[in-house]
Amino acid sequence: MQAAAHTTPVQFVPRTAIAARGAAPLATNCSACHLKELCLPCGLPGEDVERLDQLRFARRRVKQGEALYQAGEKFGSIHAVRSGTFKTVLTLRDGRQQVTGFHMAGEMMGMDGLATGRHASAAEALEDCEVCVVPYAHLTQLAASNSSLQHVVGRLMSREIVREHSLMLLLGSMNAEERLAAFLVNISQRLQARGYSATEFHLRMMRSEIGSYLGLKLETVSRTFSLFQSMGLLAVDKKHVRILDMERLSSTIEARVH
Amino acid sequence: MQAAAHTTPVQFVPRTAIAARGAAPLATNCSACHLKELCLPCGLPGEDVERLDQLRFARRRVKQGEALYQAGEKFGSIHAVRSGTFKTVLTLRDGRQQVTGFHMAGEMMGMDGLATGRHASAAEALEDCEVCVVPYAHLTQLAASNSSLQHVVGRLMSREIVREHSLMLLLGSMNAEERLAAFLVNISQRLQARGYSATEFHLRMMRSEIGSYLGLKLETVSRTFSLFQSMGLLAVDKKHVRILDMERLSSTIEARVH
DNA sequence: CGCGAAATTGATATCGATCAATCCCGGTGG
DNA sequence: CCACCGGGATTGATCGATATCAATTTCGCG
Repeated sequence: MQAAAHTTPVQFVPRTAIAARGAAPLATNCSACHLKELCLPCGLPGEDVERLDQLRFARRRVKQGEALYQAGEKFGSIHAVRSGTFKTVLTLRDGRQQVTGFHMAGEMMGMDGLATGRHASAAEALEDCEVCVVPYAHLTQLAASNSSLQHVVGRLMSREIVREHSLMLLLGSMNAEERLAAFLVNISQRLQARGYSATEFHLRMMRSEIGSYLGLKLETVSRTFSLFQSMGLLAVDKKHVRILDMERLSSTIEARVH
Repeated sequence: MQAAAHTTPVQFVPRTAIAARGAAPLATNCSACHLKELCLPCGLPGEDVERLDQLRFARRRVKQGEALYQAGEKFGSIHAVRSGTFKTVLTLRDGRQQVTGFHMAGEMMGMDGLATGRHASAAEALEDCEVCVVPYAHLTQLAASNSSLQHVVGRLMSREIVREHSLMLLLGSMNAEERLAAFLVNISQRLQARGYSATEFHLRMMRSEIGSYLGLKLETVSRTFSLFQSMGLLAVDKKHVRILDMERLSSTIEARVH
């Protein structure tokens, strides 16, 4: 409503306004958000969270299968997941794809675009989602006058680097069982941090997407699920997973001394 | 000289001063540095580079085989390579290692430490090296009053994310030939950007380190070198490499449609 | 000169990829 | 309401790339 979209042609409207095309022209502030412990303001003292409210983030809905942003698209904002799950995907010119991450509520996406001014990867919704649109320029502007916010932004990017580190370790030196175990333990922990069950959940992604993420083929992912089930670690029914023996599942990751 | 080390006990002295323990108490500024086009000030207009000179970076020498920082060590500074080559290494509790990067003159290391306040990886010198020590707190302090420097820091971290992206793609979806070709082309380009020959160079790392980086065993790396040689792409003699057919070498990376 | 570390090369084993068949389930239209 | 359809998942059989094990060579260095 209070957003721009009056007369300006769409292609010149900043991302915040583009978001406003959707059903949610509502702006959001951090201090009232139920995700504030996980999301952007994580670690920020109360008064600084309130300063963050100066940026009233536009929300944007993204339906299942739709892209939040495409690879090559101009970078202007980072995005915080409010609800739903995204995958981020890198594509090689020959069409090969690599899923570089799955992102759930409270997690930030799109920091890769800052390097070149264009997004290196695409973000696609695995279910109907909603995000906060955080214009990067506004964020840095506010950060300039607030050192703790500045640190939060830095930490945010650093966390992404560390996350990718551990994925590299996984891809470079783990076998199929360790990879899937690491994946499941990671999902479990993140769901738990969001107040969901750590042992029983619904996977939002297909076998082929898990495979791409883990550097395995979908058949191998499926077989490894079956193996874990036969070992009594999991009860699996398609996308529904119940962890029966978290202890042993976790230990898989470091057991094999190879 | 103008640095702190008067009376304060070593453990309370910031990293800059610790560096000064070495043989090079010399401080350095960016505007006079021959690496300014590649390094931290890259993309910064001249007057801002001069502002960067307010931070007079301590230098630190690191001998071959020594660690610049260890995994788990407190994070305080990022490091810019002045000369020599480093590798960064992640270690799993069971001892398995993954080389996450090789770093040459003008490249920054250590941004992974910001996330938790401790370095996630270790940095080890592959030859005798020298670095600039950039205290992170000083950097952000200066960045607060200078938006273009703020952007440079952000871009720096983002570039690291993108770099890791492409390594993930390599580890997740390329075969041995493609991996080694990608590695060689990348090294070649970075050497060229530093004014060295793009087609003939001396690798600073061992086969096992290349293997760890590429997610291959050292024997596979060696065999693939031999294969490339027999294909007429390379002339290899241990660590000395001459690229004979850059065209075909580059095309290996995307040829295989698999 | 001899030692040890790195690299190369060969033989074989193994894990995950590939190809293929089948199953399962939700949605759709007759 | 049921049959059909299609996408996703599972499972089996086989193949192939890379790991593993082992022997040898090369080189730098004391």
